[in-house]
Amino acid sequence: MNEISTQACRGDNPLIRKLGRFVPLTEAEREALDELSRKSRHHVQGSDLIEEGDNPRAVFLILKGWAFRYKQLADGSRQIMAYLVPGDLCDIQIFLFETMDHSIGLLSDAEVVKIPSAEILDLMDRFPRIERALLWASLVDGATLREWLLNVGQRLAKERVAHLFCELYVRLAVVGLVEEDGSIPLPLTQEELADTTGMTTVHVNRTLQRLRKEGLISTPKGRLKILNFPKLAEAGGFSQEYLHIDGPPIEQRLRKHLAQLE
Amino acid sequence: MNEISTQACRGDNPLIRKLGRFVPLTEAEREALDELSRKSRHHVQGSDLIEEGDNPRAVFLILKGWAFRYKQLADGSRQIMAYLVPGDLCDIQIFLFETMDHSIGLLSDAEVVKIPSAEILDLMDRFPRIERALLWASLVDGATLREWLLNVGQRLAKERVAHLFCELYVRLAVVGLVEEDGSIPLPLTQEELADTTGMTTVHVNRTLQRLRKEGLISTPKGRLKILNFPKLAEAGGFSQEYLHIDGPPIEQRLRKHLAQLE
DNA sequence: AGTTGAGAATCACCTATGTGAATCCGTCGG
DNA sequence: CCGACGGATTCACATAGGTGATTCTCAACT
Repeated sequence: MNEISTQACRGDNPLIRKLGRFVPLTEAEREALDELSRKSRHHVQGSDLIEEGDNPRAVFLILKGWAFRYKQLADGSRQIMAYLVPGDLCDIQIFLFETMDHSIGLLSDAEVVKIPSAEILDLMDRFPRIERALLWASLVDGATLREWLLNVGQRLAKERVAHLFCELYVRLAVVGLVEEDGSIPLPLTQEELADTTGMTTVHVNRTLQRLRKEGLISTPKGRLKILNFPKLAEAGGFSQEYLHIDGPPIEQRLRKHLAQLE
Repeated sequence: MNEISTQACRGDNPLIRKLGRFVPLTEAEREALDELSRKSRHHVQGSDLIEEGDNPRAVFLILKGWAFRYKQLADGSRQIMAYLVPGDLCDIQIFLFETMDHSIGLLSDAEVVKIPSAEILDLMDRFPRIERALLWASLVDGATLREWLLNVGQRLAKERVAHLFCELYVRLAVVGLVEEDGSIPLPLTQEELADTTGMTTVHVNRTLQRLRKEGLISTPKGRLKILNFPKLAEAGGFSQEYLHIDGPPIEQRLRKHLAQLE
């Protein structure tokens, strides 16, 4: 495992795709991001990128495959706190901490770039606009975490699952990972869904069956097909605002703010 | 309400107290922070500092009293996502968003400073060390949020409440708000505890009684007294690491990182 | 002292979800 | 074609925690 796979990373670089929604990127900026992505390595499913207690000296960028952030309790129960899909960086500033307070694992084989913290700092120095976009992305991560807390704390089983599926669909759409048939990859076992939503595998199973029976989704082989997005969104109380995927690019907004300053 | 109360803010400024744990502050920096705090206003219990949907153009600093971050669902249920105690700032960078995705309310009368985003940016420009400390504080907020998700997603009622109480105790200790008798203010109704832990008022009540009966806590009039911290921490699976309140100041750590850079 | 109201405590009953297996099913290596 | 194994399903049963309403307490106000 872990052999270097120096691949080209054409224009379909998911990081560029994602950040490009926040700030319009110049050629130089795109080049810098592509440069970053060239050093990806292959990691195998089941391995951890970082483990709780490690001293984090780098940030990981997912180019392909899925990762997830989680915490484990003494009694073996586990809470999944985020999914990282292509284009996602695991907490940009986490290297300021002395030790990781959570782990990051891989749900599938993945192409991952390990970026030493120094390199991230350097990149942000050279490209302030990229820094803004990254900062913005990490704000969205925080907003997502808040939404998850709401989900687990207040919603019923069916709502929780429906909400999660809607979120994943929208996020994957942003990086262009929805198939023509409208399905998305979903490399999750029911156990992982359970650890995400704070329920049991058994109850996840029951809930999925209900969603299928109601014609909201179908789940072919490691994929998820949402048959009726509006209804699923309604069932889960989902509204994509917290993902901040549309709206004017951050640059304009910031300029407005600064303008009204003095 | 909301009359300006230009008060002196002696050395007991909770913000200085808190940030001082992260970076050793120079006289100029302390002065700048004190300056900020001089413009506090009185706000009354029950009012909202910001509401979901607002365009956030300022950050709030709590000097006295408690605030809380929450989201409300259509069906009226509410999830509390954070408590803000003296010395806490509500998300520093949130003004980058076009609209707030949550509200901030007051649990008690409070002294609050409203800091226009421009002023925060300016402060961070002039004092990079303060910027670091603020950034650090916001990282801790994120870590706390993750811990809450774990709490609500995986722990049983008693554990949830115990964990929450331990966290609040430690955070208040940092800003010197523990009385000699070991009790802390707790301006929360059982309903608010319920909306925090994802349970019902009825069940919160049952759980509190159990904790009292087991000799772990007592709850005199708007206060909380932890009778046996180690046992309560054990009951809640609490470990204060995620609050990052000890350990070397951020400055040293960052210097180390930068040193090992080139 | 009497009234009011917010919050705490109780009550009887209910159900969404958890437990702990067992069974089934498809895939993959041999 | 034959295990074997990681999931997905199912089952029978248990319970933590939810519902909705009532009552109690005590501090504030008249």
